[in-house]
Amino acid sequence: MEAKQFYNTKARKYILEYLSQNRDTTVTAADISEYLDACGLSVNLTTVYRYLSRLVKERKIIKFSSEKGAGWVYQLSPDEKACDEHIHVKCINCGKLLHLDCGFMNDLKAHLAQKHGFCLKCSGSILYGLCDECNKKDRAK
Amino acid sequence: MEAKQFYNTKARKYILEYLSQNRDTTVTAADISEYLDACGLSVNLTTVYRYLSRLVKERKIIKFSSEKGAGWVYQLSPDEKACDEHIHVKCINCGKLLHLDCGFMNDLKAHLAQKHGFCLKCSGSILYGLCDECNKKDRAK
DNA sequence: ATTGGTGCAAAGGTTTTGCAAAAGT
DNA sequence: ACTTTTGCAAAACCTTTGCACCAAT
Repeated sequence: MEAKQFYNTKARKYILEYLSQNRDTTVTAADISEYLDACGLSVNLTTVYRYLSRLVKERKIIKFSSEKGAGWVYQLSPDEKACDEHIHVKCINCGKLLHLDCGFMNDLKAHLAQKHGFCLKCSGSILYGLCDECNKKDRAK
Repeated sequence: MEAKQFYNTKARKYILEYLSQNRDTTVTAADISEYLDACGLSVNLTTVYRYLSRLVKERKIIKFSSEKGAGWVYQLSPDEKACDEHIHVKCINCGKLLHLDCGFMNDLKAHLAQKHGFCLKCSGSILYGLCDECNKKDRAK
């Protein structure tokens, strides 16, 4: 059995392009669709969803449940690291998503394990807050 | 202007009852509806949703976006503490939800602020993992 | 009697699925 | 040619809203 073939289409090129341009944010299927429209491509939403689920299976992108309660948001995986080894912190103002990929992750895991008997699985875990920039803007007001 | 009146109805009594019985888990509107059915009450889903949003406004319960991507989950607030002062950690196996209400929260906040310029807002923040019990069960297999 | 609560039906929004047609290789 | 992608339409979900009727106080 062989690896599946993979055809290059404009729709996919542009979807990936959009995800790349927004690698520090999560985006919705609708966002992508809007971008495609703006590019003059007419691509059905179904196609967007289908490609997204494929990218999820290939672990090229991560899928989070949207804080809006309805539906999903997506983001390109950072190339180097598996996203299930760190948690994510998202700015509720600008949408920026930090991959909390630092030494503190170990402290957090250790604390949860030792004090709460809890074994952290990072994938899908999101904390919310305000990023540096948005904080400053807020204060400036 | 006076506080709104509040009528006691069976539906509400049982909804609160179910939330109390499951104060260590998040539940969906459908879960509640099922419980009401099992109790022999016939209550419309709309009623459940309406009462839930009221409870949210009154801050009696917290509303999280479901990790399933579609819809919301709810949980009774722990009486003493505001849920926006700590984060939540949820077991992906049994659904148990821990309110991470301990000293470590300060470390976490401090780290995010100092190293990442990020100001944590706890409400809605959930981490996922396996709780103690489910961990043991897993290992027993 | 008055105010608040409920059921029903419909609408809103997002995601998924089946099938036949279209496009990439 | 062969296989993958796509569009369309429909369905599946979950949640919200409007309105008329019912129930609690």
